[in-house]
Amino acid sequence: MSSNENKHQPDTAVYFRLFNEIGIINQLSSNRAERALPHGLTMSQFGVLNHFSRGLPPKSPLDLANAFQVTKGAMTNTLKQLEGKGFVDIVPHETDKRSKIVSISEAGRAAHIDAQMKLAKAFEDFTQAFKLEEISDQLPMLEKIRIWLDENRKQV
Amino acid sequence: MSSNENKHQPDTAVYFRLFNEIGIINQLSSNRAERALPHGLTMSQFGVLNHFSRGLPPKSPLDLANAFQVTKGAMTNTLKQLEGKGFVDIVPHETDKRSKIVSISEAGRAAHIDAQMKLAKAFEDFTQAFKLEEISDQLPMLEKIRIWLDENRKQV
DNA sequence: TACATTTAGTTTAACATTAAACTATTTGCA
DNA sequence: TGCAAATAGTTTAATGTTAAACTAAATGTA
Repeated sequence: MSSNENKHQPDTAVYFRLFNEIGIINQLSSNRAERALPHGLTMSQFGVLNHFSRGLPPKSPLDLANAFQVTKGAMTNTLKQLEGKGFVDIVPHETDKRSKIVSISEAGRAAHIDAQMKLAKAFEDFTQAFKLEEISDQLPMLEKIRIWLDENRKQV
Repeated sequence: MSSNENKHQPDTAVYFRLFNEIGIINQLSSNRAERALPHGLTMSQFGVLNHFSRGLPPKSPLDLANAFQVTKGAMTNTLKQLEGKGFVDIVPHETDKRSKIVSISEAGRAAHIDAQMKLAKAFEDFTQAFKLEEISDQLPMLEKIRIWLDENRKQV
């Protein structure tokens, strides 16, 4: 009797395996990336630099927290590190005195380029092992899953 | 000029996007799962119970640490919690006095069944939103990536 | 307008994880 | 056999994260 014989409730094993594989890939890839990052950057910090380097406009800390799916407290910490390194500028919002505006600095742009180069080198063997197409083939479905999980979050 | 025009070095953006999507999916799915787990179980603890519930034989803490890609210290902590809850039995290795053998207890099996039920309920909407096939289609490639990253880890 | 509610950001305590130092054994080899 | 090196597990300090409490400012509504 297969574990999927009773169709009344779906076989959860396949779904669990998805999240399990993703969890391990995340752990292994993050670990590899963090070792390669320069200037003591964490993945979170690199993420913020990366965000702005794509030409996206300045944003508030709360916007960034939402964009990266972390709590406001975590973003406060990440931005404090980046500001300490001189990689972002944080100025008060013009009209809303509760709020702030974060943008990337020139030093931040330089650090991002450096980091991107080091990451590319750290994953050179990966890019040789996996063709661009087999990776890009995965993206639409992963994006669909990510968007669904984001839009269907419970509370917070 | 597309960012991929210079073929001398591969366009890293696609690879970065893969890891980025995976990172966010991991964060969102872990968060959702941990809220649902009973008995104050963390995902790590559930992982260990899940491992043994699949009928896998007793293993040493180090084997488990390797299986889950965490440090020995992290596994010491996870096992201490599980032992405190009475969900695993930890006995000294018969011949090697440095080592221990971990197995799941009856209470652990019951807790695992309970946890699995609660998880299934917490992801019921997900399983309705995504057909079994579109998820299982993703698994071979993810598994291939996971195995590659595992086998090509740098040091540790 | 007054005041309760909401919102932006910070701070705090708790906790899981890592890297590294440490203890206790076992292994290997001269 | 004896001793250096390797191995299993624990402990420690540091760090990044969350949830929740908190401060300050903005919003909305009676």
